[in-house]
Amino acid sequence: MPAAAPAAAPRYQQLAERLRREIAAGKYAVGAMLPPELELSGRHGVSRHTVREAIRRLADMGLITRHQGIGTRVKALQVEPRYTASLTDVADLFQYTQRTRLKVLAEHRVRADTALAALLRCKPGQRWLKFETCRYPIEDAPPIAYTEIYILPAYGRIRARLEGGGVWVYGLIEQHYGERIVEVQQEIGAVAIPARVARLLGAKPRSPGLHVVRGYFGSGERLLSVSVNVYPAERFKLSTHWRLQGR
Amino acid sequence: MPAAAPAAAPRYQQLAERLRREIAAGKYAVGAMLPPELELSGRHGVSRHTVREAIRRLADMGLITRHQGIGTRVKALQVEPRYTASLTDVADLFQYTQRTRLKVLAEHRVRADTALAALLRCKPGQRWLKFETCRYPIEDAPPIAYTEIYILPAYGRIRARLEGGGVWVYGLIEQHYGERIVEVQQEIGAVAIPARVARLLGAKPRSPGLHVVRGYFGSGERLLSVSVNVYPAERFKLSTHWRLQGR
DNA sequence: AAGTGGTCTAGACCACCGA
DNA sequence: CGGTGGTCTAGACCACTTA
Repeated sequence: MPAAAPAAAPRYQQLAERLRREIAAGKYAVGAMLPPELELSGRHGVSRHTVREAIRRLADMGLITRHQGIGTRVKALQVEPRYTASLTDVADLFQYTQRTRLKVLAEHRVRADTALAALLRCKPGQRWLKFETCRYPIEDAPPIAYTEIYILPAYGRIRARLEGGGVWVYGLIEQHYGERIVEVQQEIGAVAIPARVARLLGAKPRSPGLHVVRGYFGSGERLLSVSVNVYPAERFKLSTHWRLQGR
Repeated sequence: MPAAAPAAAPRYQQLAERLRREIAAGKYAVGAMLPPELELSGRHGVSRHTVREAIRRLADMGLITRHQGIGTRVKALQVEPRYTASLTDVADLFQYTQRTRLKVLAEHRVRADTALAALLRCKPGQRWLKFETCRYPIEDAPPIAYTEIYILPAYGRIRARLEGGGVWVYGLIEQHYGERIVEVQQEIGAVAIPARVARLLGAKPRSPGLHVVRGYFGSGERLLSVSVNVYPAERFKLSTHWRLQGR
């Protein structure tokens, strides 16, 4: 069978592309009116429906605005795309398909030295409660992640609730202190898993892992908690879905 | 003058609202099919065009997906994003602080076998143009990333424009074919950089790297291009900022 | 082959705007 | 009032998927 001829683009798409080019080329200035639908219909030999479909595309792109009784006005010469990703809940950041439980291995009071302050994006000298933890699937299985959790000493009461199933630090802070997590800053890198962590995870020392640092901010951009996570490469992937705004 | 009688909402809007409510109420489960357009047309006594206008609204809300030859499937019961992250341009996904240039090392026509189809989230047998490339900072320096770019053969013309500064594949497709990148699916993992890639990158074999697979979708959820990236750990980090909606 | 959504036409009436 | 975009109908054929 011969290769299928490349299907022609639909007419509304051809028209939309043509108009887009004309706008970009300056044929219509910003604020100028596009020809009326009936005129475009006649000029390009397509039905008004097809014209509207084309014009709808341009409107979706944010190039034009339409007003009943007035006409179609050029809003921008080219598109400035804006993509968004959304989460229903911060827990989605973790994307664990199953419920997990946390095990606390150690607990310290620390003061941030220069290196830690850089990692946590806080000021040197800042005091933190630090927990070294592993996160396990509910059933018996090797841990998914090694996590260092830093919280403000003021929130120390949540220590008692930390271990167990389906628990998230940010959730505890929200529940017990009425603080709202307003922002989450996430930084993702790769790392060769250090020997000590590899031992805890049951992974090969120096094998690759995902290194994810998350900062949780309350209102007023106040940093409430930071978690530093190491995920063995084969046990975890992060996926994000970006979508053009307005769809 | 008496208050004008509240104009009845357009029929497509009434129908869209009715369907939205039925979905939210659980009449159609996630993954279930909505009735075909003709059935809705008859059942509600409106033309198919009106049905399509209503269904388009639901699709714009992200509640359903439509597929030619298959039908309309419920994707979500309601829309309620809490945290969002936004980008003004897909290029932000890459977060290169400096302009970069792409160098094409090799070019192949490939058919997806099972493994590749899984990686690219496409069907086995699908044909692709594959480019093996490295991305460099503008100034002389080792590459930031090794990237395999897959594009639909129909977009082969962009090959000539691929190399050079500040070039992004998705941008070329948008410019040359009038396609809009509507969605980007991104999957991040860690990997031990294979010897061959390490050689190209000037990195140590088996050293850790970020492994990022991005799928670019046009309208109608059509997969237009896929890139598979390997970033040496010490040369690249991804950061994302999530913010509670309404800020 | 049957059934789905995708595209397209020709025509109609309405709501809104500005002169 | 005339002209604009907004809504709507009836019907047609196409492209795609599944069986």
